This record gives sequence, structure tokens and C-alpha cells, in this order.
Amino acid sequence: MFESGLRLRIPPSPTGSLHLGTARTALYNWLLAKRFKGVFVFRLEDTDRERSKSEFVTDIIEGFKWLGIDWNEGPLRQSEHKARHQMVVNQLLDKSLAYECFCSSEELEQIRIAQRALNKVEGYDNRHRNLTKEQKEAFRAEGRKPVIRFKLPNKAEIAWTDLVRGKMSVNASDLGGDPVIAKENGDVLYNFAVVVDDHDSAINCVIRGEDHLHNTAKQIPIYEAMEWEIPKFAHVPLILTANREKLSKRKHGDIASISNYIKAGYLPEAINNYLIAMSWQFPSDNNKEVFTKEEAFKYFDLKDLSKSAAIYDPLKLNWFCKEHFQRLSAEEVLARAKAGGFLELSNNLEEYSKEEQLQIISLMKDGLIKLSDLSNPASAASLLVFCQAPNLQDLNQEAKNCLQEPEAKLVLSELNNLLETSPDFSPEIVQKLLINLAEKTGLKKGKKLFWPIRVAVSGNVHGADLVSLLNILNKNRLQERVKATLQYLEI
RNA sequence: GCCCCCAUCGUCUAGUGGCCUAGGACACUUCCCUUUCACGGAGGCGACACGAGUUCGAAUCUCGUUGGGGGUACCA
Repeated sequence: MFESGLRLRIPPSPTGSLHLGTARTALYNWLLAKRFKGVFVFRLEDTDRERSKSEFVTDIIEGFKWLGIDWNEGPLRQSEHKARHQMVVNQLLDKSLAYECFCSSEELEQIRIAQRALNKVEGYDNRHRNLTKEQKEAFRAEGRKPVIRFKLPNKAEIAWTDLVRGKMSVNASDLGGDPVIAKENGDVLYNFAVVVDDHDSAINCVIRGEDHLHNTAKQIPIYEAMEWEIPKFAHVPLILTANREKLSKRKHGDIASISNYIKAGYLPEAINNYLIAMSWQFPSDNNKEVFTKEEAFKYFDLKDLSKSAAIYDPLKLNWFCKEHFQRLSAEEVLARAKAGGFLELSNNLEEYSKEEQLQIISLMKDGLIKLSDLSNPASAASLLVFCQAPNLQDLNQEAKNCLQEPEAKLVLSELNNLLETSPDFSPEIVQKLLINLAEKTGLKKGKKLFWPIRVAVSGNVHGADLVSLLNILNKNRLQERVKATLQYLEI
């Protein structure tokens, strides 16, 4: 299908930070480029001068890098092709395939109102298609400045075979009139610029969101007018929120921006996995859900993509996160946590040896969703327990209740006594210590015995395996915290 | 309003005319493991939107209805 070599592109506009949907479209492009050894072009769609910002350019590039999405050409900037765009506008004008339109926004609005009243397609009625020289001069004399409109073919059916959806067609008359390609101030518009730039980059396959379906119908006639080769089109399904609206930066900024996932310490491999799996899975192996994009590209094909929109499910994303954390070594988790600045606790882990740090991470990484959980006191994966004694004044209800039990004081004072004579900790010693404690207190293994220790140590009745926890924490810290709790109970 | 797209458990999906009393995953839930939480293991709940047609036979093909989404700018 792509004898001359597949050429793909992703053209985000730097009017906001990298959007989850853009990332997903980029991913699908990347997957296909890798699979068929194509060229992937990265272009910044920055023709809207008021809304485009350099900080967003940085954000988008950082986002792609974080996800591991690389490109072969670019970043190109649409704004640098102004002269070229102008040239093509003039060519269309010369060939009478485009024309000047002098309608004011008020006139346009009136046309729409009238059309709507008749249940017709709203849009421009092409009234200035065939203005005479005199008419144009008259408008100019009024001080009007024209926009340039492209002549859509009359009553023609615009059809293409979509690589995701199959046969598609839109009637030209349903497109809302001849589209403006250049504004009054000379700036060209998206639907025109994108065609010129894609052609100039020799793009032969356009993968974009389903929201562009009508744009494709507007763009194909421009290719035809210029006698340019029309690329293949593939419209991928959209991401919807739980209440079924298109995921937008403005309304759902927290979940829509890649930068937020970076900040929260998500694993890029989990985001990639989720984004791909939203609309695609391994052909003939739907049991394989957890995979990397490098595994996926070997089998990826647009025809296997789902046609319907997917609803963003944070719970499923969390599951992918857990799965990918489990596949990471403790070394790797530790390195990423450090590099990302997620170990900035009050006393950080530096007082533990490297080996102990790795033990700590292994102990905690089972249920880890994102790296920021490591320093979030509310999270079960919080490392706070290793860094500071619990605040006994401010315990949760479960912990409070536990300490009020009569056995709590008994357990802790006996433990305190045993610690006086205990040798330095090892897993075996801790194990023995707990057995001794059970004997001394007459309590069998159970909540009555172990919960008070947990509260004294971590301020919580739940947590990681107690023997490992105490062993890493070590004798001194345990002693300090048990004493502090006993003191607290005396008052 | 008009145009376009989509339609299997709550969610993501497998399924391309008989292997379907519809399979998997997330979520929920029961039990087991476990000093706790989690992890892990074994179960459970739960869907072909509806109506016609084609066919010996339809989740799969056709048409209609309904529902959902997107588009409808001198934004991208």
C-alpha cells in the first residue's frame, strides 16, 4: 500500500499542554511507523499566534520524550511556512479555485439564522463566488477587507476509504459553504495549512481523531484542486469521560494533560499500555493485556483498531500501573523515584544503606500506583513510616481504638522489656522476639498482639509485613517508638 | 436544526453465519492464603439496544427505529 515508504505525522498545536488524546494519536502513528519502518514527522501547528505559547512547545516535547515517542523529522513549525502558504493561496486564486469574500460577520450570522429557520445546513451561501471587478472595488471602497474562500465542488460526493472505518462519504453541500482558507489579516487557517504542510512533507497516511472526519471532507478537495496525491486517512476513536463527553483540556485538565501524569510519578509504560489497550489488543491473544509499546508495534495494524469511543477509566489505568510496577526491579523503582524527586520526605531515606533502601522499596512496591504515593502519608505505599515516628496526637480512629484496648499497654511494655536485652536485629531475631512476646503476654498471634506494635511503629494498624518492617526499621528506632507510645499512654 | 460516526457485561474488549447455554480484563463480590492491608489462588454477579428481513441457522449480513458521540468558526 505504501510502496514509496510510509510517511506519518503528528501535528499538535501548542495552545495547551500535551493532551492525552494527542498522545494516543501520536502513539498509534508511532506504532505504525515502527511496524512498517516508516518516517514519522513531528510538526507544531502554531498558526494561531494569539494562543500558541513557547511553554507549551516545551511541554509537548517533554511529554513525547517521557512517553518514549520519538520522531524522524522535525519539529517543523507551521508558522515558518507562511510564504509557502501564501504562494499556494495565490495559485488557487489565479486558477479561480479560490476567491475573495467580503461578507461581514453580521451578514454571515443572518445567513445562518435564515438557514436554520428552514432546517437547512448552516453555513455560508457562497454569495461572493462570482463577484465582478466593479463589485469588489465597491466593497473595498466601503473599507471592507476580504477573506479568501476555497471553492468546494458543487454537489459532489467526497469519498474516501478510511483505514479504520472503511468507506466514508460526505456530500460537499453539507459542509457549510466554501471554507475560509485565509483570514482578513492574511493568516491561513488550519484546514488549508494542514494540507499544504502534509503535502510538502510527503505525508501519505494521516492518522487523527474522529473529530476530524468533516475536516477530511473539506481537505480532500484542496488536494484535488492542487492536483496533489491524496494521502490515506485513518480516524481513530475518541477518549470520552465517565459522563460521555470528549476529553478536553479545559474541562478535564487534571486527567487530560500528560504533564500531570509526569508530575504524579506515573510510569510512562503504564500510560502507553493503557492508551494503546483502550482501542486495540493483540490479535488472537486477548489474554495479553499488559505489554510495552515495543511489543505492540510488531503486531499493530489500523484495521484492528476499535471504531467506537473509549471511556477513560482511572481504575483500569491504576491496574496497568500496578502491573508495570511489579515488573520493575526495586533498583529501577528507586532510581526513578530519586530522579523524579519523589523521595523528598522530611528525613529522606539516606540514613538507610543502599541495601536497606532496596528492601524498603521491594516491601512497598506491590500496591504502588504512582511514585508520588511513596511520599504521600495517606498512601499505603508511603515511606514515611521509615523516616519518622508517627504523630500519636493525630491518629485515625482505628489506631486510636487499638491503643485504648487494655492489651495494648501490656504488649508494648513487654516488648519494651524484651528490647532491652535483645541482640541487634535480623529477620530471625525479630521472629523470635515476636514469639517471645506472644508467650510473655499470653496472647496468641493476632490483632491484639500485632496491631499495637503497628500503631506504635507507623500510626496505622495496616501496613507491610511486620517482620520485614521491624527488621529494616531496626532495634533503636523500634525502641524509641515503643517508648514514646508508652509515654503517651501514661498521660 | 443539519451532517457524519458508533452500538456485546457498569467499563475496555474477544467474536467476521453454525465451535456462543457469548470468552477475557478492570470494577464489584464470596471463599482460601495471611498477625493486618495488599499481593496471590479458586468461585460468583454481569452483555449481544429494539423491531423487521435474508438464511436450514444470525451477536455476526440488510433495512428501519432508538440511544450515544463528534462536527457544524476569519480555533486547531
